[in-house]
Amino acid sequence: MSRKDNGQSSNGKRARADEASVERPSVGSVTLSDVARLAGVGTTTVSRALNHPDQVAQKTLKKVNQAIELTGYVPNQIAGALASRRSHLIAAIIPSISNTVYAETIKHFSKILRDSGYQVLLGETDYLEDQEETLVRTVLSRKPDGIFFIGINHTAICRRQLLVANIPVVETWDLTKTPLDMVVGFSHEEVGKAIAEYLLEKKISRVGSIWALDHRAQLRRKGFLETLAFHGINSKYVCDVSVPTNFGQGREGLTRLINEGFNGGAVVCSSDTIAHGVLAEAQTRGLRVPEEMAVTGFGDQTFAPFTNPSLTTVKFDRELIGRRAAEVLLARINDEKIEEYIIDVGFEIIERKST
Amino acid sequence: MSRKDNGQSSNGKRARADEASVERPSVGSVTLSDVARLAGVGTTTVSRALNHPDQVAQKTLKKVNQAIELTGYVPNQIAGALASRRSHLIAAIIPSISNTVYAETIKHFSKILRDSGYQVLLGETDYLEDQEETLVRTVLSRKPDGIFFIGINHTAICRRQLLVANIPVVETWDLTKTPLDMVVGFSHEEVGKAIAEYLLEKKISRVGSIWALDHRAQLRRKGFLETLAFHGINSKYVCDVSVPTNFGQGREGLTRLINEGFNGGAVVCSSDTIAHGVLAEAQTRGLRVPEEMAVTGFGDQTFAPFTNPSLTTVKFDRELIGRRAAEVLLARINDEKIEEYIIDVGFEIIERKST
DNA sequence: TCCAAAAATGGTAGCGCTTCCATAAATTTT
DNA sequence: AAAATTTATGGAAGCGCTACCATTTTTGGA
Repeated sequence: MSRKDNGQSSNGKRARADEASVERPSVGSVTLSDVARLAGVGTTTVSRALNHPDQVAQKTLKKVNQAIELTGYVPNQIAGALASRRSHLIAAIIPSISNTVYAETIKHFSKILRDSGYQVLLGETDYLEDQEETLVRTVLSRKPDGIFFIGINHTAICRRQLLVANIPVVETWDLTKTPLDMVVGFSHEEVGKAIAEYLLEKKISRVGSIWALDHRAQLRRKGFLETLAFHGINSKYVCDVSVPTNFGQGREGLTRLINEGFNGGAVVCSSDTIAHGVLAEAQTRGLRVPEEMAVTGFGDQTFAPFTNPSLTTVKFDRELIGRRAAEVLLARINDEKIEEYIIDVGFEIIERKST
Repeated sequence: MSRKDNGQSSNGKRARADEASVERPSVGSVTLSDVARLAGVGTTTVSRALNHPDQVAQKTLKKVNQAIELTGYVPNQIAGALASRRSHLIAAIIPSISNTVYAETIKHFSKILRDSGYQVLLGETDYLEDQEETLVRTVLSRKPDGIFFIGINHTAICRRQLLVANIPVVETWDLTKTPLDMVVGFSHEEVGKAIAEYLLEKKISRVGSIWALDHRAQLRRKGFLETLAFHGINSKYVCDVSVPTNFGQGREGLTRLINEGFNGGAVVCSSDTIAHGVLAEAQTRGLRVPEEMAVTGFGDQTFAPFTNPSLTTVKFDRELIGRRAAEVLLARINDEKIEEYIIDVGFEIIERKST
């Protein structure tokens, strides 16, 4: 049961290893030089057979592979990373893993990297800025070859740590003129603006809105309210809710708006989850959607087409963000030319029955 | 822009480093011995100051910490791991990151481990067994100090790899008499049985069911159908759907059952997501729930109380599974005594309006 | 005050791999 | 057939840290 049972046993280098054939590999940790001895080649050759097989003669390659097979050798990437100064690890800093929308981006981000021999080390900030600082420090001590962020807001210390680390960085889900390195996302202010314009087109001017206390949601809020104001509408029914957002906050949010005097028109929500709750609360209160009250969400989550009525929302390609982020990161790691350091993936309003 | 700009610059060991004070640390990679020289102590002492501060004199500790501060030293965990044979890395193998239910377990699992200085390396199998094999091999080459699985089904090769690796393993979300090492979960057959008994108690005997093609769902299916059979009910309306499950499959599933002649009673679903779809499809078809058709789900996801009507489902504590798994893993890593190698966290049926 | 025990510190040898360089083998060229 | 290339290989020096052990310093009792 002790984890040290046989940790050392393999290093009693066998006396006459050149008599390969029948030896039982000592369990625990076969090393590269065990394989080399068995194959009757140098360690360098085994290393090459593993990492640059094209530089090794066919015959030798076969011998080495046999030895690997026979011993059940598993390379020690830690040693490899130390020697080569390449960890083949990418750090991803995200607000929360249990929020599907982030998970979808990460899923595709990881997939592409995995196919290129990289693994992703996940760190959650739980939406806290100072948590991010600690996290980044921890993660940097693993010497990742690159780092991925959801969001573009980092403390000064955090930015400095990243600068010193001198590794490729990709920020996502938002846009900025001054990325740490590269950024893949879309403009949240534009989203807010687009929603406002969409409602204006529909001649809806009594508007309430519910926003998560989250950088990006607040940017959308800003774009939204400013656009309304620009068109002479001063929406006073605005309500903020904490992150992570949930269904209940939608119900509560609508209740608060109504208590403040809001009485129909449109409710704009900073997430589909909130909108879902608003829809439910509306139904409970006998408010007909969209006739008496239109509702919009954000994110086009899988349930959005299936709410009752189906939800008008803002769609953006989470998979694409993940993919593009992985691609540019890989390009930078491999010292390839990058076309664009700022990549806008855009968004669109999906009109359904709730408006 | 090149990542090699200054990778090496720090190693020109400064000639007279004992004149500490004003030197600007060379950017790129300050090493432990840089810190040691600046602090005027040996490398061993710096290492100890970092890892066992209680074994270092207060005065020395202060000098070292100042030097660390001054240089902006970030320990290289890769080197540390190689030397100490402790990676402080835990691998977690899960079917899919974008499935919230798994994410919740991982979230709490990670949290506890992070608090103990471990980081979690995530691997997704996409529900494929052979994918798991590759993944496990890859992940083992990072020399994790422990490994976490969702599920208890592993190929023979996979089991052998784990055995050879000789590290603590915790399997979760299911139960078995013969865990690889430790297991934290509940019996899915019992869940199936419990649902069947619940329906029988309600005198419902016309039953259809929709099951995901997933080990655990199939176990529930087995328990469910066997229990019904035991009570003389032979349910022929059974339908399997692919993983990952989604809303649409619920709609489709109910449609299929109805096309096969199913005409009300109860529909048992292997996930809340499917049940949600069934609910929607029932509404579309004008089937009243629960009067004409009862519906049950599994998982008690956040939306379950808010469907229309609210969903009767099976609840189990995903957070608890994550927490307990982390605890037993840590205990094993630290060579502590483990009370139980098989931990049953149980489940319960949550009755709502859909039945 | 002196000596034994305890506490603090440092030198050094790896951890298992990759990389540099040199050498050896195979191939081509003249 | 010898010289000039090209292709394969291996030795050895680290990568940056920790752990072992030995040594030095401090503490406390007789």
